[in-house]
Amino acid sequence: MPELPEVEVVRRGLERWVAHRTVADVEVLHPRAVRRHTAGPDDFAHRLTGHRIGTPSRRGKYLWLPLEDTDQSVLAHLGMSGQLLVQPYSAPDEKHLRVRVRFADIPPAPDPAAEGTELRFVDQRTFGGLSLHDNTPDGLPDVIAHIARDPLDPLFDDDAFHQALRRKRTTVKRALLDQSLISGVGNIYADEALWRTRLHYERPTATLTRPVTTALLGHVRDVMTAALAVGGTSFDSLYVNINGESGYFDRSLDAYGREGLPCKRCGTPMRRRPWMNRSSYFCPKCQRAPRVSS
DNA sequence: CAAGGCTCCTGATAGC
DNA sequence: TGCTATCAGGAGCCTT
Repeated sequence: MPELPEVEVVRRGLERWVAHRTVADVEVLHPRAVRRHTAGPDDFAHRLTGHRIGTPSRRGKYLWLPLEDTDQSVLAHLGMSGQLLVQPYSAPDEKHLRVRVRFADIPPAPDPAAEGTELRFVDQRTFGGLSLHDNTPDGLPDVIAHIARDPLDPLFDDDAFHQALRRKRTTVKRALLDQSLISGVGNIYADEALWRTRLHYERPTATLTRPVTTALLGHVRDVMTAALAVGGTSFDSLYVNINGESGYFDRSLDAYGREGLPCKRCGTPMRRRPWMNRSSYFCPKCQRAPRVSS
């Protein structure tokens, strides 16, 4: 599942292979892939055509491609299974190809290797999508203005995050997944960071001390940075992203998906609990359940 | 208004 | 063999 590190890998790939190219043609093969573009698939395709792509940006799990000489950006979210691929024109269509973007490269292209390739949005489960939006004065697509900065953003405010946690009447994993508090964290990295911090997922955020919040943020950053370093190994390929899952990092996971396997710290069998229509993985010894409040 | 739950979607896999 | 149930889960939207 693409979370912040995977999306950043995609962003870097787009920066290399797609930035500064001019859109010649857009083909929407599945209308659901552009459902957040309320004016519809034809409008989406028409508005992109003829514009040059600027430097791709990212916040949390969202990434966007600015259209030069406009105040608009193409916003992308990969959802569960979305991929942005740079493929040769001649490559056969993927089974779940949803949107194709062709470019008008005039030889010699800035990067000769970029000639003859197109951008493809492929998405099996269609939770992701593309859409076009006006930018805010900050250069952010307006529909994601409510998304918090992510933990790898230098302007992320650790103290404000801690104060927000103290005010909330919720639990720590819910807070980690709340994109209006901290963006880019999904189910996998939430479980990993909680395991590293020895925090149970149902710990009330109002009970967290400043040192614990600091430790938690440190582990979130560490695990994401490590995953990003490993995901980066795929840059040599034409594929902008890796495989739509957690890349090569899955072999480094300490908590997620390890039900019944020994905790890497204490050896106690890891547990899985149904939680919010998904799962939480944790060590019952290292991550003690909070006392039930009255 | 805050918090929590429902729903969208498809394919792999388990169980009978 | 073939059917059904379950699981994967981000985030907009709805209910409480």
